[in-house]
Amino acid sequence: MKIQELAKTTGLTAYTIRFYEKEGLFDIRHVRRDDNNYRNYTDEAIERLKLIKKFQGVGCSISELKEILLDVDTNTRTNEQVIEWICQKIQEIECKRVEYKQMLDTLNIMLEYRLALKNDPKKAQALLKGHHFD
Amino acid sequence: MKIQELAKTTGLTAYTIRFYEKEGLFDIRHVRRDDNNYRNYTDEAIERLKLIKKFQGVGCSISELKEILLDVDTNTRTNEQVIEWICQKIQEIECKRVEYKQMLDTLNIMLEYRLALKNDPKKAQALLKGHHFD
DNA sequence: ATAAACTTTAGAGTACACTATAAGGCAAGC
DNA sequence: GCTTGCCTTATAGTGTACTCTAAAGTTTAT
Repeated sequence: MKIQELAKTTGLTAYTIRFYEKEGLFDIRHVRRDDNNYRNYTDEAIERLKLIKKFQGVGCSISELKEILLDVDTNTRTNEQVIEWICQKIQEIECKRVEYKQMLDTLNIMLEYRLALKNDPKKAQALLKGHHFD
Repeated sequence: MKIQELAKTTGLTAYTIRFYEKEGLFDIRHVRRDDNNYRNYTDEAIERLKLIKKFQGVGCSISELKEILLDVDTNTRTNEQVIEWICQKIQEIECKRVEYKQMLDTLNIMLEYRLALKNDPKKAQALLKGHHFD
């Protein structure tokens, strides 16, 4: 698979894919070179990019991602170190989920107020007394 | 309250606070100037910075934040527009929470495997057959 | 009174994650 | 065979969010 095809199937740009390669996020299982020096991607490259997106979506930087992937690939770290990393990441993500939940509650209160302002001014007045929006 | 004091109580640097001011995230209720031209912050500035942090924590950019705050401050937008924005933000955050939940599940499976590798190699073997970690 | 520790400004620098350009080589269709 | 379009590299540029420096003024402690 050439770079444009991989770009299309993953929704990334060719620039980004080359950039990730430069950052060391691929290895021989994902890309090789044809005789003409064109990159030739395997199906594993698609999975790798999905994994990258997934980790990136929960706030992993490229350098962190590189470490994780290197780990999965080569077992650079001890089992203990990996357990440590996983536990820390679980903590982080649980915290983040609480933050998001709180924001959701805040937004729902804001929404209730705005809808009341539209449909039920008396209720809006009452809500204003109960909450601070700022 | 002078800038260093505000920095200390909010955990931000003075640089950052000045930067936020330059970006238009404060108004007369939060900062004024003393005779010597030093900034003098009110207690409302603390609340404003907490609010900024909260929104930033769920992925709001400074320019988006500026719009939101301008809204709360001056009612620039119609109620309809604000309702629209809130609903969209709620959607976004619910999606993000699902993503985080999925990552949490993945990490817990990884952890289970790593702990089994340490304490119960037979179980680890069995787990390997059931899941792909990559 | 003078040094240390604050404050101000404009502007430069950093880190991250792309995103684009230039200059050239390769490949497919007419 | 020539144009169009894809591929390659190195390198430069963009946007975001800070982070710091320099030069100058102000306040505080000794």
